[in-house]
Amino acid sequence: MQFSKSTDYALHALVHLGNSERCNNVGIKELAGALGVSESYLSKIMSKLRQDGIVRAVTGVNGGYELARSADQITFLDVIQVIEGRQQLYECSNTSSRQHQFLAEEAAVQPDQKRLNENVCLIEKVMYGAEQQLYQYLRGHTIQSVLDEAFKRWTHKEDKK
Amino acid sequence: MQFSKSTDYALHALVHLGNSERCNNVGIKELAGALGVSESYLSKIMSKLRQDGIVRAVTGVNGGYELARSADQITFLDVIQVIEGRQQLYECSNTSSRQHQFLAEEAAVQPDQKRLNENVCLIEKVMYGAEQQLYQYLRGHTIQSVLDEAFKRWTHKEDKK
DNA sequence: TCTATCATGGACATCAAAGGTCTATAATGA
DNA sequence: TCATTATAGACCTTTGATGTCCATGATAGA
Ligand code: SF4
Ligand code: SF4
Repeated sequence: MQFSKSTDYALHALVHLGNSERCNNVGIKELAGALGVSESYLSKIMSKLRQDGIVRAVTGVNGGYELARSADQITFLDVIQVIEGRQQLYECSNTSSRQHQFLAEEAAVQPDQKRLNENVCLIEKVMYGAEQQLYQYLRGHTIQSVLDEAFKRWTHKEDKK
Repeated sequence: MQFSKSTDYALHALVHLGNSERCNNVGIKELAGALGVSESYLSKIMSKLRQDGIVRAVTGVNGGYELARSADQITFLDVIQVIEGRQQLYECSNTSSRQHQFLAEEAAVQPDQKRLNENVCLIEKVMYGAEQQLYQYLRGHTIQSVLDEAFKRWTHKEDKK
């Protein structure tokens, strides 16, 4: 139960892109250099981010990557879901066990009445709630917010000089 | 980024224990039967729960498991942390990259002034916040709350007969 | 005391996913 | 045309989850 390194790399790469957006097209070489990871692997990740419309890429001379939308439109949740996938945080197995009969079965009697979403057991409901709680938080933080903080510190440091 | 099946099994097992606590000592055979999983594997999980003081176990004839404390003292977070471990949801690698210099380094200048906890970068801070958010929610739900809901449904079903 | 019952721990085996490398291909500007 | 750059796929290694099996030890009851 941990975020993958790929997610780590993706977040760092996006921050880098957001920071050097003045011009555009940051090459994989510069990107990999700044993060200290291999170009090979990072390109895989960038490719994924492109397919999901987080970044744009142009091939050829002077090509590279840039953010596909402004940094404050890219949430942590966006990035994480692209890399980690969109499966549920918890998916229950053994829905045919006696346990399940006891905790969740009830919907089987009236299959037409309202969707059976309401009839899941509490275990599932709690785990689903946890997921929503997490997602809500991650939706509230963007790449831009990281940049803002970094910039604030930077100027603060300059002031002290 | 998903909870393991072991966590699934552990939660279900604890609900079962909480439900048949009237007497005590539920054997691994009954437990595995109710959940529909192998005794071999489940016993591994139960052993872990015992080592962390969630359940008690007695060997020998008529032995088995029982909850080590009342069901409302066992939170979802307790269970998850026993099974999934207690590592951080996010641990950043490459703290020697240029990225890191830009985002987080600042503490190096005054290593004696206040602990450097406050000096982590925003990426880390956001991810840590997400973890706390998740944990807070999971702390608020216990095995007992699942039992309560199941019991409520049960009586409601009886009423309708 | 003997025995059937029960949990425990360790040694495996299996398998899927993460993490990572390499290369051929296609696009593009100079 | 040519050097540059991203892309997609094949491939490899390592790690962790999942699962089985067995030898050991504890215990209650006969
Ligand atoms: S979590 Fe609830 S719904 Fe899912 S298998 Fe277990 S009892 Fe059934
Ligand atoms: S997340 Fe922040 S503190 Fe961690 S390595 Fe990246 S820049 Fe440094």
